[in-house]
Amino acid sequence: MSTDQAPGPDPAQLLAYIERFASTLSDSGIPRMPARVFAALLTADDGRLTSQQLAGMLDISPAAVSGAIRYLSQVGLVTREREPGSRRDRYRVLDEVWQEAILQRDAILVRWETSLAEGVAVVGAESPAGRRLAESVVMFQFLRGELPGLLKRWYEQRAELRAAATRDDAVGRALAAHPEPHPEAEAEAHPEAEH
Amino acid sequence: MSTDQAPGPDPAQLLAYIERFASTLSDSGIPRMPARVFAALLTADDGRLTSQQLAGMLDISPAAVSGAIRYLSQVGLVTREREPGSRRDRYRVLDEVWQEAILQRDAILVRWETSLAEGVAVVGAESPAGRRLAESVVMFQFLRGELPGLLKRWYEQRAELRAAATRDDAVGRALAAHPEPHPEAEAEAHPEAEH
DNA sequence: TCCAACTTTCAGAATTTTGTGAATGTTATG
DNA sequence: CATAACATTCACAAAATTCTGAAAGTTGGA
Repeated sequence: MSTDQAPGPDPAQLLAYIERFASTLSDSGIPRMPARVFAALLTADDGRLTSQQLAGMLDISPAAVSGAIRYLSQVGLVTREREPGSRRDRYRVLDEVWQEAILQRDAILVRWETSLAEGVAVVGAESPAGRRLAESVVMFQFLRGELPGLLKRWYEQRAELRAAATRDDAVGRALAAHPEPHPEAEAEAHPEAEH
Repeated sequence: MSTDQAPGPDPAQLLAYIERFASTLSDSGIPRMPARVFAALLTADDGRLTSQQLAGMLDISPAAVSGAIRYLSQVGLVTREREPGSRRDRYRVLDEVWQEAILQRDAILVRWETSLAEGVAVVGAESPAGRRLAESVVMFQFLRGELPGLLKRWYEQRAELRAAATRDDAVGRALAAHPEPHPEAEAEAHPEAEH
């Protein structure tokens, strides 16, 4: 009498969680609204939601969704998809993509590095401050150099992880198949009154 | 008739740079004023400035300095020092410290990890979203696991770097001696009208 | 114990950031 | 090519941040 096919977690709890997670993201510099949208996408079963769904669950205007998505796709955390023959966008988090975005953060590292290098020039390479800044430049170079290896190791570990999941259970197979999950298979629970 | 002992870089240029660098930091989520203060400290020859100096060069109120320092020291980027027998604080960037702060960012990683794990619980570990989130949790665990090694390698490389500097020139020696640089040696150019 | 040199706290002004509603684009169908 | 379903843009209002000046703490010296 309770689990009517268990349509998912308690919506209220889910929303509360989304807000909490969004706060965490927000503390890392991601603006509030994009953070909320991202959190919502991340907790969606297939990582995809339409603009309407987002607007609905977060109780925000379409304009806000648009703005958030603009930000997120610029940063590379979210992709825009449109099923051919529909004018409804669908936004999506690609695990592969956002994980990489986190690990790399290349853009930021490069910016810091560049900015610090500029500082060396301004301050004078021979001054104490110049030397100090230079050392930091080297640190960022070092860090950038380490990233590819880091990435590689993570991918390896993830591959194992997914392989294990496939081995263990049927559902795991879907996860492991990830690269292009259910491209169609629309079975959502809203009327879709397309005229 | 130009280099009168070369007291440092062109102040105007330096200030301009500070602002630019501060913008970079600011894009990474550090609030504006702390970013400016941090940039100023980083470009100061010995990495130390008094509250007054900061207020003066950035043209901000003592209150603003206070607030910025509160933030920076909370994040661990800046230390407060006071010479015994003075009521003037001196703020400082420790290279070792801020480099580590960048490399680790442990606090943030842990927060993300925790937050994501919470998400798994809310969404249900067996749901697709739950599996996806779980994978990300593992990613953060992986990342945290990698950090010590990363740190270690950087320290090694830095040690070499500093050793080379010592070998090469006299000034380098001062840099390499870093752990507790010029504890006294006050030769600044302001009246210090201590009553 | 008082004074002066500093720093911090706090209330409020000013600026900036955000989100909305309305208008404007865009695109798939009939 | 007209229409309707969406998405996006833009001007503006609302709200959150951020700094300042003034007042209140601290702390070292007389």
